[in-house]
Amino acid sequence: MNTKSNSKKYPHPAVTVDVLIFTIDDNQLKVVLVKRGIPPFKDMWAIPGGFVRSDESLEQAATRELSEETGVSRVYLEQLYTFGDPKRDPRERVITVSYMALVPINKIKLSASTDVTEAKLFDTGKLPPLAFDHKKIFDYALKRLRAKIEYTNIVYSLLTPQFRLSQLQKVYEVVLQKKLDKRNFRKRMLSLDLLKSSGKKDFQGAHRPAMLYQFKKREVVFFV
Amino acid sequence: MNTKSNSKKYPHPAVTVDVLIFTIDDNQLKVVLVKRGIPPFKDMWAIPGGFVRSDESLEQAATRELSEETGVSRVYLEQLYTFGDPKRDPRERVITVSYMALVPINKIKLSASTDVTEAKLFDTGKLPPLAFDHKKIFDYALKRLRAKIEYTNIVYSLLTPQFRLSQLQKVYEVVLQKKLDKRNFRKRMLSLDLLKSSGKKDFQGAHRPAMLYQFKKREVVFFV
DNA sequence: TGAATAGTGTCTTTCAGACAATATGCC
DNA sequence: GGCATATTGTCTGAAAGACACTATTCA
Repeated sequence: MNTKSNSKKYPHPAVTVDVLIFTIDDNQLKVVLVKRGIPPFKDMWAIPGGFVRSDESLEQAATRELSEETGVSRVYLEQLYTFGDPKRDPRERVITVSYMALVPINKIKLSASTDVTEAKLFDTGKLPPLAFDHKKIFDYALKRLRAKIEYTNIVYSLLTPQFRLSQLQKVYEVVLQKKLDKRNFRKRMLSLDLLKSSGKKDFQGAHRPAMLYQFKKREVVFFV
Repeated sequence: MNTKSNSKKYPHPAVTVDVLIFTIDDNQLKVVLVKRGIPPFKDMWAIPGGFVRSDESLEQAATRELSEETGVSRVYLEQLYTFGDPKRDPRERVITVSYMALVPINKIKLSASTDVTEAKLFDTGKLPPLAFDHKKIFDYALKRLRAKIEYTNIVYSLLTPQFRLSQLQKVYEVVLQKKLDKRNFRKRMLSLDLLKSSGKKDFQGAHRPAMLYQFKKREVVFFV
């Protein structure tokens, strides 16, 4: 901050937050994208986001965008990385702080906002071409998500409060894109001491009912 | 980015980069701080940084600040986190993107720049009070550094190209603030297959000379 | 030969991963 | 009884951690 007195010498860039909203739907990892209603990249899909207002923090801005886009609050939200290449937006210099949110599908109510014609969930394996450098941002987010479910309990924010262990396993499989061994998975999950049995069972379908579990804490906990 | 057409409705904040420059000196983990020559927080110590210019990327800005402050280039540099609370700078809204650089002590040439009266290395265990929210930024950086040396080879950027295993161990001990077992440390480091013997020995002091090692790659590699 | 650091091996414990049979409910 | 999913344990190999003695150089 050695040059702060020279503020006026340097033009101020626009600052936005972009929020990658992940959810599990139909046994797939999906992400919310919005269709741009205006140029540039009109009619292309993009990561939802918007300007940071002068009286709000970056996290508040991300929370607001998340809520505007999906009606959801009180979910897992994490700052990822800040992208600021001078030419990433053709109109003017725009620096964007990216966030990732994890949301249970049953809470999402997609709503198109002013400059957007449509908001939709996309399978992360089948994304359309994205506007700006949003593919790069998406790739970064997915990498972070995959890394982080390995050593934290953040999946609590992708599930309903109570769930079967097989559902939990499915979330891991869908995010990591690989099959896991049922016995090893359950052994490990239970040994972490982050889950507790709800006492209730899930009678559903013509088969043995499953115990419903829940996370002891619905906040970020690092494994060991 | 659903509201980008409304640019003018939102005032643009100033954007700076702050760079935490870590080095190992005198068997301690140290960080470069600069003494502020102007208000606010005049005469207090701060993390070096400055405005992002309109034609440079964030990383270029960080690289430039690093070079201006220490004369160093081509070292490990990583973006950390972006701090943007509305009131973090009392003058105007300033959003800062923090970076961490790891520099071998023998490359550092501290030079005070325009708005700074002095630049100095501080033991990370004995920091003075810091300006702005810089203590928070420092804490974040130190946490990241400690985490990251556990699973990457980034210490290559804190050492001279060739080093004794005991020096390498000392770096880990100083960063992690704990003693390590010599046999286990060497066993693990060598088993990672990231080091190679230089063939040369370090004759120094009245004792058995040590083999000098070097990293096979002087770029980031994740363990396993 | 004494001081100082370099260099080395074994045992135990823990954790990850491979692997298949029985249990329970519904129809 | 048949179907579908839930639930459970053992063995093996790899890695981490505890732990102490010998080797080499210089003064």
